[in-house]
Amino acid sequence: MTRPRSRRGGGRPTISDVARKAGVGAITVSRALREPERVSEELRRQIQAAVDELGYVPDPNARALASARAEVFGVLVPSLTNNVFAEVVRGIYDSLSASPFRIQLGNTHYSGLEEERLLQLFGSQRPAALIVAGIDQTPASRKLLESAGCPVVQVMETGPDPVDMMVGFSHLDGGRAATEHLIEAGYRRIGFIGARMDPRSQRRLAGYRAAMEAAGLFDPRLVTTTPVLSSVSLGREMFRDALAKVPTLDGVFCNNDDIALGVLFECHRASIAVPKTIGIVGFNDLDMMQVAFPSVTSIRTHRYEIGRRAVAMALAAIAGNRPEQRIVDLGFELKRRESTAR
Amino acid sequence: MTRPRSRRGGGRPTISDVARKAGVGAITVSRALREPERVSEELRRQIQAAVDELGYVPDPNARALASARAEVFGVLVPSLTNNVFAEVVRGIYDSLSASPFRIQLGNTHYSGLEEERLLQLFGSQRPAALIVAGIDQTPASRKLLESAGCPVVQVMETGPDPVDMMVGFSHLDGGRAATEHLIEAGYRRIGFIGARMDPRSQRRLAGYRAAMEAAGLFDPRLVTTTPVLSSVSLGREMFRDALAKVPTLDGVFCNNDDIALGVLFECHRASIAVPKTIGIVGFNDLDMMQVAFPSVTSIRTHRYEIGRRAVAMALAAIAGNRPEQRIVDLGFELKRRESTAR
DNA sequence: GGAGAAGATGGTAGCGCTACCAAATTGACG
DNA sequence: CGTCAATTTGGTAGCGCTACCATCTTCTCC
Repeated sequence: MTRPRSRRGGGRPTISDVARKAGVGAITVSRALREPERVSEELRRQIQAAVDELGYVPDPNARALASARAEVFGVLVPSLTNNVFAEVVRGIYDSLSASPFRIQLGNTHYSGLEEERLLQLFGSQRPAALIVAGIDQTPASRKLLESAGCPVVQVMETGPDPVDMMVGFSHLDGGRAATEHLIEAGYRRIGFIGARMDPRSQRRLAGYRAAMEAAGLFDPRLVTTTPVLSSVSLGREMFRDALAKVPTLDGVFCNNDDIALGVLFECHRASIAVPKTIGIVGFNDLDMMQVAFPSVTSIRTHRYEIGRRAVAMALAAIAGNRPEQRIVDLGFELKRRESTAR
Repeated sequence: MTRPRSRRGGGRPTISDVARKAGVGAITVSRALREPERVSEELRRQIQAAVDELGYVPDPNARALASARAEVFGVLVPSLTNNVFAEVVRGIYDSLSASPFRIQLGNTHYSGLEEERLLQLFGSQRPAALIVAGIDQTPASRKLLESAGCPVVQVMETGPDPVDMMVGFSHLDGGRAATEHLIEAGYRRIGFIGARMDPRSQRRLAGYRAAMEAAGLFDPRLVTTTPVLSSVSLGREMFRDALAKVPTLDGVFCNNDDIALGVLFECHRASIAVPKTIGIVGFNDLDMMQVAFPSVTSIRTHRYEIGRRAVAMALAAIAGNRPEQRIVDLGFELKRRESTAR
């Protein structure tokens, strides 16, 4: 003689409460909520009324258990505070907020091992889709992605060999464009300053190097890098190092805008004329770059749009019409500003 | 004659697979995983071996359904890209990454209605705890929080009447401290520039006003605000407006560091001497403020620590020993820098 | 008008896990 | 040595939902 377990859920209405109130079967309520077109107009209305009256909200856990699919997008980024990824996440979030899908965020801290751990963890939830930053997954991570059994979108980069789909742009081309711009502007001893040399930064550096070599200007002493996390203050310090190493430096292509800003401030402090004595180019084009004095040339990237696009592609794939274009290159724009206008 | 539903989960091992392999009951496996101290040393080892061999990962959905409690922290912030909240989220994330709890992030976009909607949605998951930014919830939101049946931590502010627990600091005191510092430094026509006037900014403004009135310096024309989202470029524009309105302006307390940076850049551009002609104080003390030229005085707030503390309090409450101090004031620090050193 | 297709609805049996109780084992103690 | 409590283990019955049929109505078409 087992009495029912007195509503563990704390008395929240369930699908059967709704069904009883609407005078239909539970399964019909379920359908009315998920595939309204398969339920008659009339029942749909009755059910909706019952839902509203009871304040019914489906339990996503029960749903996930029964359907073996959680309404969750797993999102893996290397940093939560880096504005660049925050913008991507915002794009993902905004595109998903009108859908039933939730976001499961993972911060890899730029670590391949942590990425593996998180993918393993996310897999246990059977997410509806996975969005991961970058294309340099470890072999184990790649295997996990391939066997996830859901759409996978790699974002922020493009490359020849997507796990599934890809939205991003070429960091190598971005680095090259930035460097070529400096060369065209007449700078010659152009340094590269890069912090936190993740794969994307490596490719920007490769682009820099390609441009410099093509112009016969490359000199390894011009390159200053560190694995330390990027920050404005680090930019300042690295610029001082770079200048100490190569006093004839007349331009810098920075890994990102934080570094560029640090360089700019140090120039002010040391009374180095920008763009006359030193030209500066950043990467990502944060809002403040066009406001800075002098305004700073940068490579505008479309982070928010990348997030939106990734979601759109994943949703299409979930709906069964996988986009034929599996690799989307959203490109970048060189924003010419005062910092290189000499 | 119903054949079993051929493993919807795609062949992932379940708790009974582990139980069979370890030669114990399923419930013992469950216990060994959740309350190891209640299972004998020997069985624990056997079970662990079976788990490792099969690569078993518990299904969080089934777990949540059976226990009527999801291992999820609901986190509500008004913005994902504002570095301030990103830091709080990072603190929360880092403190939770070693625990079984996941994070369910919600972006309210500074909207009370959206907050209500998200709380409603989060409630359907029966989260283990809720962390929400601010103390100005709508009555409906407050009711939802009170009836959530889990620990609730309001963060970023302090106030007299927590729903449950609270970690933050006084924005009013921060605003007052910033303004008093400007007054002590000899500035008199001190403006307030504030974008996105959310409740926290309102309180900073109230602190500014209190300090100005106490010194007999308050003048409503000194206050420039807008509901528009804050940005560096907006800071620049607002400063120009403020200066046009009050040409004798000799100092500004900015809503936040983005605005302060915009003011600083505009001063450079317009050749206004900082700190000689204009003194500038920001709020939050982002890394770049100490690197800027001149470095910018700001109110250092402890965002990361707030996130960590909120999680610590929630975890303690979940474990049954609710902290006796329900309101934690982490305070702030006035960082005096060149922008007010005249 | 009847056969068959198409559409609408419902019943049953789980999804993988844990709450609740029961049972078995051990130890303590008068 | 028997009683009682504490400790360890397991069985049963769901949690709230949906997949998979089965059933019942229409509707179509020859």
